[in-house]
Amino acid sequence: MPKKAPLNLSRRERQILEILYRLGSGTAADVTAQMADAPTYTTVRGLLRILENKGHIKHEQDGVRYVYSPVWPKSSAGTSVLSHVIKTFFNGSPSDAMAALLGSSSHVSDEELQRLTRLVERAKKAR
Amino acid sequence: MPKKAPLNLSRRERQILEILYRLGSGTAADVTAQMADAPTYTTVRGLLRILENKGHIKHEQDGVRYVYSPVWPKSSAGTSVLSHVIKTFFNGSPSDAMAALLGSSSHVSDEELQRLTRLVERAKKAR
DNA sequence: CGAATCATGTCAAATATTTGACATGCCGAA
DNA sequence: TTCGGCATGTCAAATATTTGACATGATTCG
Repeated sequence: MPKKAPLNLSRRERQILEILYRLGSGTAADVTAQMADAPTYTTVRGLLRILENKGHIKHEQDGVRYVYSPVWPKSSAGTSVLSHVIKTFFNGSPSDAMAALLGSSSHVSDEELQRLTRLVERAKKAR
Repeated sequence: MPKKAPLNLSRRERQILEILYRLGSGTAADVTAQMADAPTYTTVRGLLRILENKGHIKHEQDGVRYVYSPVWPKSSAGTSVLSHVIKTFFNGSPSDAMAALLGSSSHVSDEELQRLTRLVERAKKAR
């Protein structure tokens, strides 16, 4: 059974869309500033226009300039990407993913752990 | 502060690499079979060779054919991708991500919830 | 032994992406 | 008003990706 085709984004498009998700919204200049390997300003504007044509982002006029933001809400886009990652790398098991995260040297704060406990408890009750 | 440059993978390369992570390993034919929008067999082979040149995958000879597999362990690649996703879509908060996952209609089994509880408990003790 | 089959390797063409030069319009400061 | 700065829009060139035709070698089967 073939897998569903992925979003049809090129490397740069993906990169810029992710930046917009991280920022929430931003101008072409904002986006450029976030790129370590940024092309010219004009180029970034071009890519933003392409992303807009493809329906991934929209813009609002702020005085003289355009402020771009993703069309799809961050949370739902994130959930979708997240479950894709879990399928790809963690055999579809969220707890495998969480284990990797907790196990890695990256620090998960006490507060985060508390929140996780509450979340899992609530999920248990909800079944 | 500009962000670190992302992996330099094209759309197809990414797609194929992900399939290999999902399968663990596979021949060009295996990979082709997993693609909803597959190009020709010859093309897939070409892309596999490119991925190998770039150092993302390797192959072993199995009788007459090549069996490809990722160079980087699934778990570490997954962890890396996962934390990137969490940064991008969940403000760097694992519990935000978990909340999205538990909240979404997707089913998380009782067993998964049990494992999550144990994981969080262990992480708490480890601090 | 051939012939059919299936594998890899090469390579140039087709397509898509990425890029920046240039043109134009708007706004605020001198 | 007039100029400088900064914004957008257009467009064709440069580059990268994607593609499949073709060549070649090994293995299997009749």
